[in-house]
Amino acid sequence: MPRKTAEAPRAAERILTTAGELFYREGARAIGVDEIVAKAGATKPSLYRAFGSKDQLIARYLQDQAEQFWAYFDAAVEPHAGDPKAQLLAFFDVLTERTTRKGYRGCGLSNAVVEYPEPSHPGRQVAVDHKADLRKRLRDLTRAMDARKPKKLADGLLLLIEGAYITSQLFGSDGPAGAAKSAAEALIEAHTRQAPDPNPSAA
Amino acid sequence: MPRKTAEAPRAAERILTTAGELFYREGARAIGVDEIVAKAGATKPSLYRAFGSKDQLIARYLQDQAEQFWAYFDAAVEPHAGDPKAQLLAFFDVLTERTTRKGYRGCGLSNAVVEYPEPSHPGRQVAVDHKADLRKRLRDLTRAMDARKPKKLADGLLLLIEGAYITSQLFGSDGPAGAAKSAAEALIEAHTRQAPDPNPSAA
DNA sequence: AATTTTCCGTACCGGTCGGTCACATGAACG
DNA sequence: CGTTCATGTGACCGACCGGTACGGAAAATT
Repeated sequence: MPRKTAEAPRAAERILTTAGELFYREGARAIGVDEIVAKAGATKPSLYRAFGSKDQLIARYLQDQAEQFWAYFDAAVEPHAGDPKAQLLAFFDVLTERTTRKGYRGCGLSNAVVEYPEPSHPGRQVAVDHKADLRKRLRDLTRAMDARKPKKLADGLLLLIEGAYITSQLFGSDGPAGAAKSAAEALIEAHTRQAPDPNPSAA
Repeated sequence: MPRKTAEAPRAAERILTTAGELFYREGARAIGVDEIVAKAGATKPSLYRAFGSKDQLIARYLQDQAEQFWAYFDAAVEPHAGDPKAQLLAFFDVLTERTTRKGYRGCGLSNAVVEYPEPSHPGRQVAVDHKADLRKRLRDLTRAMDARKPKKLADGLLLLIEGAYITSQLFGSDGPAGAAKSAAEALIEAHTRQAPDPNPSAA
């Protein structure tokens, strides 16, 4: 057995990327630490030295997921700076593109909240914080487009987004996720149209 | 061989209800068979004689979840027979009531799909079938209300429903789920208004 | 009462779970 | 050279995982 003394990628890094793929594809609860280190070409002590516990590794994976989310969110939004409605719709475009890809497994952060209902789980907290950030970001955008009820519009859009994530797992590429953008358009239209208010409830 | 129908609480029955509560609250993957039988006051052989395997027990639990769903769906819809728009909104009322309850854990069927991505899992199949039924039911209603694009409207509503389920877990009782009904109203309005079509894409 | 049929519990299986230990190895750097 | 730091080795842990062989209790049937 020749020692292959691997070069660049440190063990911790290999473990993190491997764990990330497995957690996302199969679910964090379904994957054991033994499988992670085996597929990463590493060993358990390396995992525990670098991350402390499986739960912390999950939290770290979810932080990366949140970062990736903002990366593609910002990328979608950036070309339309100053036009919040166009920004929102551009995001729904990339959302549609992602959620209708075959084998898409939804949002890793939302999935983690389903897998770990205990409020104390470190991964759950990462996910909850991220979704609060997203809600706030959507509110900023709906306020900037002078929606009549920015909070309510933002929440409606968030429902569509989360719905797209999970229905993509339920129905595959021909699911309701494909209707997310047009629904978003209708919601935005309803909240910005000058005509009579179609939804006279309180915000 | 007349019916057995003794009114005694059979072990299998106790196991099923106990497992149902645990699966729903904690997630199926988080619960072991030992915990189920212990809390049900039964033993493992009773579980395996009655249900064959843990996966089949999960499938059975999900069938019950689907039944319960249709029970409250039909109950909400029944008083407004003949008025599909009122039926839909009545369902969104009970949905809101449920999803804004403290400690609500979302839809057991959607949660199961997140926990079990493998298409072959018997529980997943129950969940996927049920959601296909729901999609069809929504389409029937949107068609009955003469929506311009019944499929697209139904899919938009389904996104809101699923979004409400999971955001209730993410945000608790003050989450976006409270905005589901008004968003549904806006979507319905957009698809049934006589004025210009706000969403000229294909169904 | 005796027997068949239905139901259920004791005890146990091999495997895997997350996690830890002491120690060896090897490259990097001064 | 020797030290430091990161990593691998391999054994080990107790708890728990899903699953089962087998035999006893309890009804229903005769």
